[in-house]
Amino acid sequence: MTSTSGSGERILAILDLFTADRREWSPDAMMAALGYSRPTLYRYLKTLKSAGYLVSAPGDGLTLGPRVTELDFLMQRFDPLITAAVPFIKILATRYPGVALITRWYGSKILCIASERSADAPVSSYPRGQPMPIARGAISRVIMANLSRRDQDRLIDTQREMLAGSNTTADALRETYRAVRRMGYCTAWGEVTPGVVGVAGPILAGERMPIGAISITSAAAVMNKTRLAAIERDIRDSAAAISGMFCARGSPPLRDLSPANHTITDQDFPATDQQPRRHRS
Amino acid sequence: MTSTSGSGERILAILDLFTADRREWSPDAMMAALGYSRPTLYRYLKTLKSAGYLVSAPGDGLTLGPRVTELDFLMQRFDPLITAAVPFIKILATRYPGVALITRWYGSKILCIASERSADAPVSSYPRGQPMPIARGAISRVIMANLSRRDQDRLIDTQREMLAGSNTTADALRETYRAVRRMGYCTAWGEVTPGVVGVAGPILAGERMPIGAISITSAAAVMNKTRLAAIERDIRDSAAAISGMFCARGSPPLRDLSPANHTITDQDFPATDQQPRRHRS
DNA sequence: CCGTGAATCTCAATTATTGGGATTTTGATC
DNA sequence: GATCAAAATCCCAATAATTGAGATTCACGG
Repeated sequence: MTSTSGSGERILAILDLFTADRREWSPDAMMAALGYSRPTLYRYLKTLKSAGYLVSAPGDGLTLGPRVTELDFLMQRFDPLITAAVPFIKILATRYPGVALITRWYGSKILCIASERSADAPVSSYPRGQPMPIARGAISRVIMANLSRRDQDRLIDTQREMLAGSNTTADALRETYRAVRRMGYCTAWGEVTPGVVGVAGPILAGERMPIGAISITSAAAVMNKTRLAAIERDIRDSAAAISGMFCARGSPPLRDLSPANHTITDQDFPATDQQPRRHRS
Repeated sequence: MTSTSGSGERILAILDLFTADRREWSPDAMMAALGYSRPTLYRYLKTLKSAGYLVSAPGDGLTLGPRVTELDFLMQRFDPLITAAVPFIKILATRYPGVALITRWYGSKILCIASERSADAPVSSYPRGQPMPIARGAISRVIMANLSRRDQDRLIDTQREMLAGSNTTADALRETYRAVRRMGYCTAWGEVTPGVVGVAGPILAGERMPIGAISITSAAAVMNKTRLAAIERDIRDSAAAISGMFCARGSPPLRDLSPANHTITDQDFPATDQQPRRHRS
């Protein structure tokens, strides 16, 4: 809470101005929005522009620049979560109709970082980079359910209004989360998009350390009890398997969800090219 | 050249550490590489991590974080160059075998920001975000050719070793560039990848202000004189049309490449949702 | 339970950042 | 080409914010 590196944060704050609603800013608007003096702002802008994070748009005004893309490219190719989990969503997408996602939890947002859709899935816009609500849906709930008590409470508090549904008490929510945590997956009907059912499983880097989720969303119309049960099993097993790759190699196997009767077969567990981390530098 | 905002640059320098060769850094390695003191580095890291630009990887070590993806998503959806140019590469990809690219020029790099490949094109890796050499190939040359004299000289000087081919003189290069500029496109055989022919056209925001290029690369095997001529015409016309959308509405029509006999038909010129810029704030 | 290394905190010194105002540069208009 | 307004940069003294050495706490594994 203390100890800031103000100048750096002030520079990054400039990038935060750019949102889906406002993707072009003039220096003057920035000054007004951020309260920086003119020379200071221009100094910052010079830094960001010469690094490629911003480019000046035709008229006057600035837009996010190509460096952003370059960094994302690096991340996309090497993010261990992506390399670990993509094979699983590929399998899921071939087995079930719908869209399989990998999401990351970050700050208090959930962000889609990769997706696969089955052949018969409706064409959805390329969702990588799309932020999702922390307050609703199966993904949200498996993340919340696996947070440390402290973080959970903090988020419950922050998001109370929006948490599904707003008429439940904090205690009732906590009870739900406990159940979700025990199950190892969560199913939600039409919470984010009506007529769509989502199943999600948590990806954990350790007990109570969720880093993301694996999930699949299908049209409720094509869902039936048997299929749903199969999906839930696969999601839970996939989530457990992926989590296994992220746990420090000493720690206990999380919860013993690693199933005897898993439907994701052994050969589906990809041999990641991810080197096991040693501990000293 | 003067006037820096040191602290900000020092933070951004951390992100520059991450490259294709080294996508994970430990704090100690960073200290060694950048020469920051421990508390300072940790302060910076805290800033970057809490903003989501970095995340801590399983062992110890840090990786690029999801904020990068989020920003790229914004950019991808709203980059005026992408929205303006994607329809054109779609057309190109249906008309000719190969891969059509939109690239942006940035600092002294060229970066691919969008691509379309024709049905029969070899499966290439998703190239968005991929940096390309400034020194070789058709894209490089159309950019270089349209730079201001000053920038051109600077780059010729910087990159002299690698500029195709290293045995040509600066004057010969300049002569080539002059020709390329007059033509409005450039064709290169196998300079980047052997057996592949590339045709590129410049995207200009004004006379001598290249911001990127549109290009198509095909296997030399499937190329013949007639087809190449058609591609060159289409590339040149597309480039001119896209450039038209980026020129301040007062300025002269660049060079009159806007052709009478263009093969990209009128209806191919998309009605961009890009608002014409007015001039006062 | 203790020990090792990682991360954070304290706080005084000083350095680097800031911003008002002047100045230059850009680029549009006549 | 000359003129003018707006945008961007420069100058420099004041000062507020950043820095880093060392102490301290935290996280974790044996």
